[in-house]
Amino acid sequence: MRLTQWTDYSLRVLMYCAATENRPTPPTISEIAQAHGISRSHLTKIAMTLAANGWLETTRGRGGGLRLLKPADQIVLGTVVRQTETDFNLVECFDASLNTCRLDGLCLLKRTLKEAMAQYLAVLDGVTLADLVTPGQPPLGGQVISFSPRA
Amino acid sequence: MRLTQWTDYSLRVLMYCAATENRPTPPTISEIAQAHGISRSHLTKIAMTLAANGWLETTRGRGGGLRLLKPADQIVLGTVVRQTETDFNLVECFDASLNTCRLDGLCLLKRTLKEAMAQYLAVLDGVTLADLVTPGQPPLGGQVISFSPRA
DNA sequence: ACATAAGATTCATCTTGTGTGAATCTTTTT
DNA sequence: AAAAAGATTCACACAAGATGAATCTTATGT
Repeated sequence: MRLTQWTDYSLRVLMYCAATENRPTPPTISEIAQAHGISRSHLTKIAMTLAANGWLETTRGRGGGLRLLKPADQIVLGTVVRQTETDFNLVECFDASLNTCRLDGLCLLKRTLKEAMAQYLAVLDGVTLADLVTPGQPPLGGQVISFSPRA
Repeated sequence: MRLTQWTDYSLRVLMYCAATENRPTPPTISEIAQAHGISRSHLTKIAMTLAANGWLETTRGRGGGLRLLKPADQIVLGTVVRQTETDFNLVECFDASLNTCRLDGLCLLKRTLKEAMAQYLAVLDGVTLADLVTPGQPPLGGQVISFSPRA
């Protein structure tokens, strides 16, 4: 139960770009790779995917690098995570006997897990890149999340 | 981003036991394994772990099997999942530069992901085994979950 | 006692997602 | 040209998770 490192790196690349938006030259893959202590090759693929998904533009040659295509406050974490992360699918329901399954074929367990995941993503939908890199009011502090767990 | 099959099976074993509580003889590992189409050996380990964690009692010999140690409506999904699932930990924060990290050393990204996970588990904390196996009002329907995602 | 039905234990292996990086090619700027 | 960047291809490492065969132990029934 965890995000893949791929997703983690993806977010960090975006954060890095967001944090260096006002620099004269954009950050390069090598630079970010070095900052994070991982291989350039590896980070390249992540950057490529981000570019393919429309988050970044990449420019080759000297002075090139990575730049966000949208303002940081319009990049919502949930959207990114939904893209980078695979396998949100839950395991299939096996026995249709034992009335653990409903008529509509949607197991209650499955429904519950689905709902839980929805809540997970809802939190990420409430935070943008800008929230993460802008020192200021904490992104989660302002939100009122009410939920009443069973006593 | 998914639960392990181990967790999934664990929940289903518990559900199976809950659904057959009024039977004269308790369900056996072999029976559940067959119902789910997985190997007896494998399910045995899952049942063993559940027993070790105090959810089930196991009785050997003819007429033996698995029985819940607590009423189904006192078995909260969140508690089970927290036990069976490992690796709730998030990846470490790398660069302490780039003011993406706060003074308290708690990266905003990390905090956000932590909060998201908390909300995930909160949903599971609101559902019991009994909710899953008792045909009746849907477990999630009654709960009011208010959350205001960013516009 | 013996056979049988159950859980308990041990061992080995398979599979797959994820992570890793070397090497090389292409494009752009100086 | 040379250098700095991204782009592409290839191969492999590695650990978690999943799987199942085989065997041992314990309890029940006849």
